[in-house]
Amino acid sequence: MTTDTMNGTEQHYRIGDFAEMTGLTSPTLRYYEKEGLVKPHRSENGLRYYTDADVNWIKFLLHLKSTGMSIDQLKKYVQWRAEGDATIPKRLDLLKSVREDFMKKMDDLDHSLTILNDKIDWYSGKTDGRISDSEGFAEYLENMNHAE
Amino acid sequence: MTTDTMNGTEQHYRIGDFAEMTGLTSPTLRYYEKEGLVKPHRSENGLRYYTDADVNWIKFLLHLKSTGMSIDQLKKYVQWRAEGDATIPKRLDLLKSVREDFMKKMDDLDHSLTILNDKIDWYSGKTDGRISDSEGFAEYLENMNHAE
DNA sequence: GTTAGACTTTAAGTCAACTTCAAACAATTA
DNA sequence: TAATTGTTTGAAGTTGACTTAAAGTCTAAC
Repeated sequence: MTTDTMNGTEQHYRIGDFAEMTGLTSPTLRYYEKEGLVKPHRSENGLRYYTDADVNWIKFLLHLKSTGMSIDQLKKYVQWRAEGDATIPKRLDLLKSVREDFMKKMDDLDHSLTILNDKIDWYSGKTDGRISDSEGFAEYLENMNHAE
Repeated sequence: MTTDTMNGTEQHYRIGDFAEMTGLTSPTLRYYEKEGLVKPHRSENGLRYYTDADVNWIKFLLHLKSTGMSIDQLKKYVQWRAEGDATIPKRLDLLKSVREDFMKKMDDLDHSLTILNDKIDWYSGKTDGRISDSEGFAEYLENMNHAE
């Protein structure tokens, strides 16, 4: 039972409010619309309005975007979505491959964090004398078994 | 005891080889040099050459870069590095703040991965009938206690 | 009813981080 | 020695993702 079926009202959000709700700006939303990523409705007088479904969609889209998907890749997903349930397998495959790539990227980021931590430790060791003046960072990494 | 002290030879790498070693391109290396991120040496005839120390530096720089640091921010770090050990505290502070920001960003990425996983599960559930036709993704997330 | 602020459009501008180009010089290979 | 490949420079071009501008229309508050 959704809010809709409960009271028959559907919230309409104008672009400014919707922008605030999603953390985007109005120009960005018009840009996304031009790129086909979101399709707001129009009131009689020509003003855009967005609904709660659009809020959910944009939130999910922003998650996809933060995995590294480009506007062009998102566009493909949106097109499939518009074609209906028949494209669910395609969408599923796309999301799985996005996940694959994303997890690899996160592994790299984890490694970068390790190196960053090591460098901070190494500097700290230099500062408090825990690490000898002559020990370079490369050797330090090697001793920690942290390649690169 | 370093390789240097062991045999007195120091490897010299020309820009193409160095590019391959670091995963960058020659133009990118020239661009980084112009921005002050790396200072190769020059042989008598004017050709750039890089050393193992430069390899280590670029590798570290790329880790910093993948935490989200911009060329401009890296430039600041490089300047401090050139000023000698007196700036170690500054560099340490900078790296710690970079780490702070980076860890927050990784938390966000973790969350995006969660949502992506949920969406994949949801689609899979739709496909194999495990999730009812009428259950939307937003409700599914709510049931999983995964906000947004 | 007037006015400030939000909205509409199309088009041009911005930004970071490269990438490509052109023309001349250096090094390697046949 | 000739040809090919690599390097040099400065400057211009590219890309993705917005952002800003300009000029007009709509809405809400007073």
